[in-house]
Amino acid sequence: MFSKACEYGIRAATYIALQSLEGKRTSLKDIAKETDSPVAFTAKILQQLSKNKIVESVKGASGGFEIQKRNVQTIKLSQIVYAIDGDKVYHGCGLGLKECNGAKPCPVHDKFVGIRDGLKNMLETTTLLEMTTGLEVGLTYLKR
Amino acid sequence: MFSKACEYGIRAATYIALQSLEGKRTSLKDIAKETDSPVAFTAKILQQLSKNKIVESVKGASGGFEIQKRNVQTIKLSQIVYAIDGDKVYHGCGLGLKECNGAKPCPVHDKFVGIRDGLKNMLETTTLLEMTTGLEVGLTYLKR
DNA sequence: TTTAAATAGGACAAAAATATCCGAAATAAA
DNA sequence: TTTATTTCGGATATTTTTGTCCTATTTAAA
Ligand code: FES
Ligand code: FES
Repeated sequence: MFSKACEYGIRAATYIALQSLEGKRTSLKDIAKETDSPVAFTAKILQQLSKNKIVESVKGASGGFEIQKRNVQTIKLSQIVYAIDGDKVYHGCGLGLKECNGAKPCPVHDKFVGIRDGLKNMLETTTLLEMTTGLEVGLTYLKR
Repeated sequence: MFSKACEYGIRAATYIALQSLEGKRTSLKDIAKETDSPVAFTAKILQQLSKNKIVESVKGASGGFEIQKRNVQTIKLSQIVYAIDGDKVYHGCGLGLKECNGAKPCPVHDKFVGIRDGLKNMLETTTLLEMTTGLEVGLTYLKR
């Protein structure tokens, strides 16, 4: 569904959001550990998220990553997915035709568009805040 | 969503089904051309589909691929996807946790399962016959 | 001012996915 | 029987994705 990079990105951003809500800035090392992700690869992904203004990075001792509380409420999963995987999730053809086009559809177009739009809608309506709500109380997990 | 191999596989199987309904056996070369797929790679995928009894192959001059008409009606897309991509589409976690588990869910589990099940249901209920119905009359396409 | 801790970013490495090539085997037709 | 056509299957090549390593830079604290 999503690339590994994107999965790590969502998990990392969610963990950063969780910490930020508690007023804590968190380090790459910590993020990788708590999301069970490869450290150096996660670093690359965080650079991308930082460039896309999804997370803020602070260099130097006691530096790390954080997300402004007001942004935790407004950032949607769709922004993270778009920053890492681009728009193929939203516009790609289910059978891999060069372009999805209702005027010249593939045989699964009608059924596929419904599913794709459901996914798109889910990503566009789910905020980072919502992602964190179950985590604090142990209802949901970022690693297994 | 699906791997390239799987996309090619579905397109190829659909084209073979279409030809088989007209009583025609079709060759690799023809399949690759009509589905706009790389010839040699498509050959590999057809071998997989052949081993999984989804298509039948006939060696030698005037050989090629075909699907019994009664099977065109019964084969579901899910069988093709499973033969090529395995079951990750059906059981994988949206955030890449090692296992999707409702008892210890990731933050998107509840929403994701709905989408995943919708996709699963679509694949399990769509037959090859259904895939071909629009093709003959130019309502749907396998290449662009 | 020095040191330690942290991110940034370029270069490199490994693994997986995608794709090609070629000889072997089968088969129908010449 | 020979030839042409076609799939089969192993080896190989290319590209993309995933992942690592190292140095530079920034910053806070000693
Ligand atoms: S054309 Fe294939 S999904 Fe729209
Ligand atoms: S645990 Fe992540 S989708 Fe089920």
